[in-house]
Amino acid sequence: MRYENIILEIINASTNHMTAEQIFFKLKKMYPSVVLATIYNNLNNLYQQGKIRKISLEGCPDRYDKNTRHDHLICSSCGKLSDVYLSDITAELEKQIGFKIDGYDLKVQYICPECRRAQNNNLSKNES
Amino acid sequence: MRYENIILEIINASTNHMTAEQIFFKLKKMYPSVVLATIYNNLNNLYQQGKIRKISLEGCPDRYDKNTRHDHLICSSCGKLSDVYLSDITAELEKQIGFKIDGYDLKVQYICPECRRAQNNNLSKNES
DNA sequence: ATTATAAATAGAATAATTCTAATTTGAGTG
DNA sequence: CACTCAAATTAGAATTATTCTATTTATAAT
Repeated sequence: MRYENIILEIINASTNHMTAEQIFFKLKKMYPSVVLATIYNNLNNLYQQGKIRKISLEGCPDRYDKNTRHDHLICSSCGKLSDVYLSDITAELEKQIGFKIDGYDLKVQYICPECRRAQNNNLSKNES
Repeated sequence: MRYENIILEIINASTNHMTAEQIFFKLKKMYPSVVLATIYNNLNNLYQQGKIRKISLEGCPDRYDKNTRHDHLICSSCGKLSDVYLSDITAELEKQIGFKIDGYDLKVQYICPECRRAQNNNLSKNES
């Protein structure tokens, strides 16, 4: 896989969570002949090798993410996705489930500061 | 929404996690004129009202689930999804994040007993 | 240099979901 | 009861993400 390492680097370097298409546009700048299907092939390989994570969210294309231990915050209002580093609960989960587990995926829903501010502004407007 | 309550009952009554299409076939038996788009309309409404949960998994259609506090186990080998009732970590998450959260979604990857057994059988075959 | 293998390309195909327009339903009103 | 209006349903087209297939290209091995 000629592009595998470059794609992996793009994902690891990025702080946001890119779709296949975003990665495609980035790669296309360096290798104009590259095609979206190739990105999907490479992403699937990387994912199966456990080198990247795949985040599936409702109503939008899958996003690809570096495979370091971290969790995700999702704003219930604007949908923005961001990383958060919470303590590892693997041991606790294994204790409760009674089985060895391979990993877990934790998405926390909240209202991000910007949306919270916007909501408060609207509230005060309505109240006045 | 004429079908909303029936769809909600179907989801709440079901122990597995149904796709829109599965719900559609079930409803079609009672109301033969019903159409898949109607199911999607109703499911989106129910979801926005917070009456049901939506589970998005890579490579398969979204699944709809009752909205009671519970978590999910996914077999990394066969993909089977099942419910698991783990202790609520909301308070702990809020403490770590430092914000009020609206909820969370925890998916635990493991190898289900059947797949584990199958793997062990293959292993012993290869070893013999 | 030749062959074999694997990966990339192009573009069609598929599958899930949403959208649009037309129709039906049901509630409320005169 | 007939009429009107709004909302929900239907039908089917459209969209979008992703996969698949066949062909071409690149890479590695002989």
